[in-house]
Amino acid sequence: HTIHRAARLQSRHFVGEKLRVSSPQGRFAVGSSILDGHSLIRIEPRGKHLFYHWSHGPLLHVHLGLFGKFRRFLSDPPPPTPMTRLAMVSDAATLYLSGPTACDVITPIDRELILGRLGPDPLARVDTEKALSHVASLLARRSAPVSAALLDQRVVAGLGNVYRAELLFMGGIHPLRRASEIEYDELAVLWELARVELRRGARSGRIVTVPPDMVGRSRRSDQKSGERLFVYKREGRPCRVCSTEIEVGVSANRKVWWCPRCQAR
DNA sequence: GCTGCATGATGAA
DNA sequence: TCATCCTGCAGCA
Repeated sequence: HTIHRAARLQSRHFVGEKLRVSSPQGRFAVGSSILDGHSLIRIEPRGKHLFYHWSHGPLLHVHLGLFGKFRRFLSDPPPPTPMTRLAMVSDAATLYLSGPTACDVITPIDRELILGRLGPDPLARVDTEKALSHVASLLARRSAPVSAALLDQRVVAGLGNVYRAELLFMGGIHPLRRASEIEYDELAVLWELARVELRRGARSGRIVTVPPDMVGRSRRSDQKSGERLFVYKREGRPCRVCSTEIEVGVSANRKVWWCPRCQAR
């Protein structure tokens, strides 16, 4: 959701413009010099990846990873912090990027290779049947938990640790069930939930999964995170649906949360 | 000021 | 499965 939102908001101010590109931090000095002074044609989001297409051919590839952050300024930008990897400036707007896992100038072939490693993106215009059959065929061969499969970008592109926990809750699926045990119908529900919830996140800029009429019922300590979620980071607290204590475990090296009653094994 | 933690991915073991 | 890379901030003293 972060990436699709970024693409939409940045396109507004930077596409079609000749941009000044630099690297205050210095770690992207060579790459930025290749892009500096050229026109941005299009910003393409795919899963957690962003591809910036330029008039002279090369592409800028950005992946935020765990720490990456964009900062946009429409007027009076502050000077970039020393950690600013990339600065992109048009007459009307300034964009700073810090902490990305990837910020590289790549070729169209490199882009193809990256796209080839990604499963269907629920926020992209993809054929539902095709997407589901791709996911289903990968899941069918896995004995690992379904929650691990959902984080694998080759299976589905764009889901992270918050969404995997929330979508599995909404789908009534226990995260530690084997991927191969997931029925096609359950998968179809998960896919639709992913489309709806990611779109909601991309619109609002934050992850909110509980329905609007349930927001406000939660405790103050839930609001601190700024997110309204069913299970993520709520271990030991009552399920918002059935009041059973939320449990926590580990899958694919990441914490995962579930309601033992709403998500029967 | 220090520590630990986080909405991620990779490559070695 | 684990270490590693990338940063910022909350919670401490």
